[in-house]
Amino acid sequence: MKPTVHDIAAHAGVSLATVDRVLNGRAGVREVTRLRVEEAVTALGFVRDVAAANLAKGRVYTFTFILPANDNSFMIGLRAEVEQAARRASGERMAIRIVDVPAFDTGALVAALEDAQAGMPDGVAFVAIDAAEVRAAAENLLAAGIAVVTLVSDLGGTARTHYAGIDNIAAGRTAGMLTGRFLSGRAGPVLPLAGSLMVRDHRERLQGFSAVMTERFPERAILAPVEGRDDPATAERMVEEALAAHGDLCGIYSFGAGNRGLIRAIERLPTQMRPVVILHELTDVTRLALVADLIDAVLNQDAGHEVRSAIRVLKAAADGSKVVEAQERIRIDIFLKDNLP
Amino acid sequence: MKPTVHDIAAHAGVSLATVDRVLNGRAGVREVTRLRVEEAVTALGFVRDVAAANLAKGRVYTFTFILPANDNSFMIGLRAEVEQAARRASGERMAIRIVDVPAFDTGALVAALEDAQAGMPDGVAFVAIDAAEVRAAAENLLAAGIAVVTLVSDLGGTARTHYAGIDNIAAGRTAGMLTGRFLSGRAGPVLPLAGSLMVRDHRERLQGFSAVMTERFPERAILAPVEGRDDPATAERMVEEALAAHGDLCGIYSFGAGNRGLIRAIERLPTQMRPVVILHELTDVTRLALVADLIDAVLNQDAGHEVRSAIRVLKAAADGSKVVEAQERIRIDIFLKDNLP
DNA sequence: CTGTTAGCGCTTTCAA
DNA sequence: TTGAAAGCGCTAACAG
Repeated sequence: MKPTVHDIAAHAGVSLATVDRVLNGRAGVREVTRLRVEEAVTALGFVRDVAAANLAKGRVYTFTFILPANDNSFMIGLRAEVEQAARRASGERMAIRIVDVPAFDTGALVAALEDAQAGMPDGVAFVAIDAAEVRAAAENLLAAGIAVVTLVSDLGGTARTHYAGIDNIAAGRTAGMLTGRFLSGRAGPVLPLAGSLMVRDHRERLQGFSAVMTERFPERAILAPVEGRDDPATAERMVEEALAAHGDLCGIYSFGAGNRGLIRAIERLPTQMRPVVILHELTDVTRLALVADLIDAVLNQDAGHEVRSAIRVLKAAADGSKVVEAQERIRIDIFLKDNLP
Repeated sequence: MKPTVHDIAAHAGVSLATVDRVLNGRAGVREVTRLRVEEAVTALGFVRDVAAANLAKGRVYTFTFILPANDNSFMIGLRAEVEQAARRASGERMAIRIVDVPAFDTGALVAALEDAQAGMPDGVAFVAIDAAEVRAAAENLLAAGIAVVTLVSDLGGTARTHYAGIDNIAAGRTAGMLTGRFLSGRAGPVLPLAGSLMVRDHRERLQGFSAVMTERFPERAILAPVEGRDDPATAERMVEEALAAHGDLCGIYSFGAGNRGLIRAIERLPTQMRPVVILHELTDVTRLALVADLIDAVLNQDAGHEVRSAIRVLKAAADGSKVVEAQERIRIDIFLKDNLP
């Protein structure tokens, strides 16, 4: 039978309360007593029953998720994952509140963060905008003892407990490597298509992409990046213009949203003129395009994993426990048509 | 505040015991009473606190993991993950026993399964050998009400609750696609290097690889697969022989273990003669080779994820609850040197 | 500094 | 067929 606090108390010749104090590192225990208890713990191989502890604490973890009211597939999916997680979490003594804010609106985000802080939750997760005001608001949360997790998009500096998202520089590098290798033997320039170069993730992706192209494929021309504003129509126009200007355009790396437009433009091209296309986020549209050989690879971040990870990290932070590091690293999924989930 | 059994009891005008009987579908409750309770449950939106229930039941989930005493890096890592998970699990009312069996030994595996069954655990996870006797043993477990999860390597038929591992056909296809595309414009044959074609995973990987090569790159010659027996020295010799026989060998897909030997052989080749190499499992050796540009991509299955997933599935099966499907799909990770974790 | 005691939400005897 | 009461392993007042 597994030893319980009672066994420890008996073995150490102290009361339950004292055992509890030692176990939870609370003050008010003489050094000798503490040692006796700790000895008993190791002697009996005691492992605290977390479920029982939480039950006794009657503790309900409260977390606030702040999400941009963005209408692209990825954000819609992210929201759905948070909702689903919230439902399951309610059975595990966690209450998750979801707050919507207008997309790309620094002021609104800051207001939402302040608002969240007023409610004194155990933790806050949000899709960051990398601005000084946001950083300040995040630091306030931390100062108030509230765990802060950035989701999908990170904050510069260290004004957060954890970042649940992919390494965007690595993602850009990966895209560069795939583009370069898939194009071996084919001449022509490559177009980087951003959502907006104002957002940190997109800048980082471009940075990684450019770095690899320069290091590994120096002979390949990289066009100046254009911005599709995460909007299908704009993206489509940008691609059309690039194709018109460069008849030999042979590659596109799209690292923003609005890929429906890009795909429409590609679709109109005769097969043998189609560029190698690498883009981000697996959605209905990009999946179909991959299957139809309109695009060549999709780099993806798993929103479900990001949300679950954020919750685990917030919970661990709330009760000062540790997480399995490897489990919380968000992978850059590379999907070809052959390994689609 | 979340409603508890007390609230239900009060609302329905019955005692706790009766609520419990209804909640757990036990007999001995009049139909009218049952309905009153169920009504209260839905009216108050009651969700049973599983942790508290388990605490009261004093239930400890017992799971047995049967692992091959194999000395390759992957299996060593897998074992370490199980051990780590076992430690954490003991704090969550789960007791995980690890049993070692000689690798590739059907009889020993069957004996271990029977042995496990005798102990009547709640679930068993094991690295399957795809043989009729094993299938029969697994079916016995299921018949005894014990959940069965195959780990890393699956069993044909449906003699299991769940498979925690990658889709090996898809992995082979992915390797084929990468090989074909990375080689565009370069002539020469490609060598499939198996561990053993007796194991199902390896056969499936070869099958997927061959299929893609035939469909998409029909002009590319595929040599007859050779077996490295998961042994570095043998693999090295096989590669040497292939290189000697085919001076223009330009690609190798290695889908077994023992890659240290393969890498040694590659290392000796002048840079411009090196074939495109795709292999499985990220280990110290393969990681270094990737960084050093000796190989081109590593397909990987995350042992930690597989183990955690197996445990979640076993637990869910034990208490008849559902899992998050998407979370339990084991990904085929594609690692280039740019997205190494 | 240490111990006593009453729960947390649920299950489980044992009576009625 | 139903209910009262005692716990599961742990925590948290409140005394001492």
